[in-house]
Amino acid sequence: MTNIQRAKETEAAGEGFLKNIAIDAVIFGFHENQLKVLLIEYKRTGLFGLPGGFIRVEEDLNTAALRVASERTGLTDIYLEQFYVFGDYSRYDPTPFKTIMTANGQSPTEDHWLLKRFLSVGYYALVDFTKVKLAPAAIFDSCNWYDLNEVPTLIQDHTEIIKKALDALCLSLDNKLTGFNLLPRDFTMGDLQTLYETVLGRKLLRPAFQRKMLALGILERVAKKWTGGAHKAPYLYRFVAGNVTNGVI
Amino acid sequence: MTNIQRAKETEAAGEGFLKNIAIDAVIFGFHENQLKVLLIEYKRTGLFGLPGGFIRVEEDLNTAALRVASERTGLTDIYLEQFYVFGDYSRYDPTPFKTIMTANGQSPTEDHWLLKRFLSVGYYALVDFTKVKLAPAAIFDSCNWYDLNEVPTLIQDHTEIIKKALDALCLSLDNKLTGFNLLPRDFTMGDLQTLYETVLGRKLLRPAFQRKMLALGILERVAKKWTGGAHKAPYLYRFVAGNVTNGVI
DNA sequence: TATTATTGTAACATAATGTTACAATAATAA
DNA sequence: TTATTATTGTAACATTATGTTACAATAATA
Repeated sequence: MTNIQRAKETEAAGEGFLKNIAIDAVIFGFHENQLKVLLIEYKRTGLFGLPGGFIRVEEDLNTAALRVASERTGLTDIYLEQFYVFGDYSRYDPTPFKTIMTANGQSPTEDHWLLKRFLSVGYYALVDFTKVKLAPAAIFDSCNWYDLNEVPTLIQDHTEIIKKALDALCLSLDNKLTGFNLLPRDFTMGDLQTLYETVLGRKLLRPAFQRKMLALGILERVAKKWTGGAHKAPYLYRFVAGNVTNGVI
Repeated sequence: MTNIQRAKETEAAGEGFLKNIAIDAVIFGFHENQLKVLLIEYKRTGLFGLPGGFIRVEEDLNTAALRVASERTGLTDIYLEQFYVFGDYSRYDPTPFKTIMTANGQSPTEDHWLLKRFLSVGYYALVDFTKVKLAPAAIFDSCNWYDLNEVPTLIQDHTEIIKKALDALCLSLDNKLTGFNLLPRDFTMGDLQTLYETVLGRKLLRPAFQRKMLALGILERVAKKWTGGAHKAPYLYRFVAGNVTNGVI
């Protein structure tokens, strides 16, 4: 038995992970003026859910969250934020995992570690959609982007988790400067405004928005201009962290 | 063996609780214009820490937090807010618990459940100081109010936990109306302002503060007046939840 | 009845935000 | 080349919010 095999067998028994505690990651992306979320489809079950994982016995919680988000997006540098721990007993529902396991030829005993009760630490991630390389379909599942308005029915309380993540993101947009993490390095003021409007779910007035963003003093106007349609070309901007301390203004 | 004895023995083995996950409660009070925090003193050790506890296997996380805060304050209706999960591996430090247990005549084995690694869900509680009836000193520990400026050295990362709770409370004061939970039912505008100033750590201008608070439309002016010193008597106000949805303005 | 300290709020100043308007383009069409 | 079109950048004003000063209105005491 190789070390790798032994490691896998250990993990199959749930050893090597903290008990009763899991991570769920709401990975947001922004593409074609739409807010996207990364979802897992469990093969041969018709079940969908959030990417999740467990914490290794000697691993930092935040590191574990980064690992979970990293595995699916291929990114190593990810803006991640804890937003809530879901710990109601009523959310404990082992049936989806049972379904997923049996659909894959396993017949877990009632006391299988995956069927125990887990609290879940909710993280949301903001990633540059254009940089993400989705993990290829695996044996048990595959992952894909879904428009936030077209999220299928999800296992357990994952729909509620996404809702709460979005609430937290809205607050964060108002208070911090997190929005930029959803955009590529260079973007127009229009891009930024559409992002804000999409996340917040309401229209903003263009002159006020531009004035406010520029007043923050964190946008560098890139000399180059865009080349597009039959109209004045917008400037490109870039986020510069200069005068900001720890994200909070 | 009675059921109670059996229950206690079960808990002594850590059965009946979720593994690897604990709760720490930062219970804030406000008295004589000072922000107080409730701390536990572990007898015969000189150690201090936050009130904490574990989650029963069929208990809601929030219920467990309420239970922890309830046990120490005697209150049943407590404003509680989750603010962060502390999950760094580096915070894992079983020595304080070992000290506490040996000081009380126990000699725990290395793999005693209390000496395992725990993530900790941080909650802060806002309570009406005048209503709290501190739990009487028990065999292992006693609890007391401490001025936030005179917090002793605490076990593990509890000092950092308090700091982060305070940060969260400051944000919450700005965005929500949580401050009232620290005051008795009736209070003067001066009381309210001092509370805000103490928590935020900076002076506020009286006319602007009063105007803003009244504009919120959530303060009912109680007809009665105060009777105090050689000057105009202030009005008493009372918080009315009327036009507020879920605390967020 | 005068004195004192503090309250409640008016009144103004300043800053932030909401709104309208328009000149400045960058592509296309004439 | 020049007009047309759509969109951008921002000025200019309106409105609201906040910061600041000032002062009349007390409630106890002298």
